[in-house]
Amino acid sequence: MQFNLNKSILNPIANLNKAFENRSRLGIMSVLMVNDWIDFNALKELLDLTDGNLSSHISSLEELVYIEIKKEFVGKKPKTSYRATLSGREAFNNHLEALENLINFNK
Amino acid sequence: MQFNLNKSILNPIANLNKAFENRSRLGIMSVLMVNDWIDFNALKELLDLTDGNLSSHISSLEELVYIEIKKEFVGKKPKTSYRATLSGREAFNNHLEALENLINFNK
DNA sequence: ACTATTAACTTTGTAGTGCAAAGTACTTTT
DNA sequence: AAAAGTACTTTGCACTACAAAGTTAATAGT
Repeated sequence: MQFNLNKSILNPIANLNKAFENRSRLGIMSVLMVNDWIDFNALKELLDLTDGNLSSHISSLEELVYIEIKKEFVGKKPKTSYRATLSGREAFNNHLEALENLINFNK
Repeated sequence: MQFNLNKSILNPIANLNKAFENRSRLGIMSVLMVNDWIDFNALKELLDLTDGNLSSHISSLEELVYIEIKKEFVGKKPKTSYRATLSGREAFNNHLEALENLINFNK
């Protein structure tokens, strides 16, 4: 009985991805899951984040190769856009699945 | 359109409870939702946490009055047990609801 | 009897994370 | 040509997470 409970709660928790524990990163990935390329300012407004905050979360997701970055000039202004990589999508889907299992465990 | 997307992703994220972002605290609350009193060692084994780690997460949940603590002696050994408070249960249910909304947003 | 060892936690020290303020490298306005 | 704005990135500091070490008391070995 204790062992059963153990297995059932331990798995969904262990399958959570540390990269997505932070709410900003959760939001970034959520937005990137339903959009193709999206730029810095759009993301910033969608998620209501400060510049520095968004930038650092983006960097950490980039280091994990969960998102990719495209830098270009539109007119004379720089424009940086992001999209989820395949492995980012997979990782995020796994995380959502683990969350779903956790929610189901709780009801 | 941008505003719609904004509202739809911003709300579930904003409704996430910072206290439950950490996986250990998620686990502690999950276990406490389906048990009445549960003691330190049971919790530790269920969640596969070290003593110090569990102790500090317990303390933070206690400070928020999301869990309550009972200390007693069983035979000659101390035994500390925990259970979720009403406000802890409410807060956790709200968090789960926000997670559910986030998951639904992503599909 | 006195020194381990075990049990049940708690506290501490350190590495890591999260955030906004400040910084950079321009472009645009006045 | 100085000031203000844009699009970010870096920095500095406060907070968090973790396990190692510490605490307190019981029990076991010698």
